[in-house]
Amino acid sequence: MALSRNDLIPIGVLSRRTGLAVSAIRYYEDRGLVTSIRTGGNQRRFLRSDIRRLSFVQIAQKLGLGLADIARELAALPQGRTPNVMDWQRISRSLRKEIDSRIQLLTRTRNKLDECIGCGCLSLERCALYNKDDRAAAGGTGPRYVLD
Amino acid sequence: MALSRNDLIPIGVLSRRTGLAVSAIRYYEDRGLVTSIRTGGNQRRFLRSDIRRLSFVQIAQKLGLGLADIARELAALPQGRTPNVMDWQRISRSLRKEIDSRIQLLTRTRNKLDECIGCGCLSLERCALYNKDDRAAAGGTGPRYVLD
DNA sequence: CTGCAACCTCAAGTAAACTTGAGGTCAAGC
DNA sequence: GCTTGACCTCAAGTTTACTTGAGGTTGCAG
Repeated sequence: MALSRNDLIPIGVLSRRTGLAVSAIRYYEDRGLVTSIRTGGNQRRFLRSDIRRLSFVQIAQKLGLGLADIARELAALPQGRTPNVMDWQRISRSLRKEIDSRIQLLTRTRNKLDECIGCGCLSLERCALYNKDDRAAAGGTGPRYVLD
Repeated sequence: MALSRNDLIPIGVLSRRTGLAVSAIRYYEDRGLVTSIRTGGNQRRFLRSDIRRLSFVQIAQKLGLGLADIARELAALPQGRTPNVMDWQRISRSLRKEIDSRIQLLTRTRNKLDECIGCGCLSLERCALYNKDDRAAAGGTGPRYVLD
């Protein structure tokens, strides 16, 4: 069955449904994150499913991904056609992996920080004194211990 | 006891110890994140404890805080004087709260996402159909459910 | 006391992610 | 059939967080 007229929405509607500014959506189109077709009068018409697509963009952004990374993720979705359930499941799982690894990183950071709260040392400089003969002195004493 | 000469380090040393570029440190000073005193020849001299201070900056940045937020956090530390253990404990705990809340947010996002992977729906549009008569339809269908 | 790495300032450039403004067109309801 | 809100393009501006470059000074090792 062909697309029904209802599946095509103007940019203002997409904006309201996603909470994104119209200018942001146009910018995303420039960056290749969404595609639109044009009416006779040169106005953009988006697929209803682009609401979901832009929702994904927003979530991924909250995770700290740049627009280029997000575009790469979105490449797994069909271009200009409504993605099906399987498409979304695949990409959602990939996002979940991102989230999981971020939680792990934060948890590690928190543990490190906990260890150091006890001695009031953030850079582990002091701790390095206790763990004598460590690699810390050799490598410097930045936050590289706490950070990844 | 007064400061010994050894407690004052030039910017290059601070750079090596923190992994930050010299230019970045100067920029941070402009933004009020660190303070320095000057030699007769107008060169910056930092406290050794500024290594720790800048380590904190880097960790907080990884958490997504902007420099302005970080400056606010750092306001709890004494200006231009070596902070003591208690100072660092207080501020580390505040950072820990940040981390905890970020982990919670991510966990919530993950759970929401899991719920939706099942139906391939990211914006919860489809789920909204199942939960008939919901507030979802009223509020629109952006990712606001998943995002904070 | 000299050489040169390390330091200084200040202006301008960069990248990401948008927004704003000017100047103009489209389309849907009355 | 006209008005008006929604839409269009393109250039320039904004913010954050720095880096780069030019042109000059300092300070320590030998």
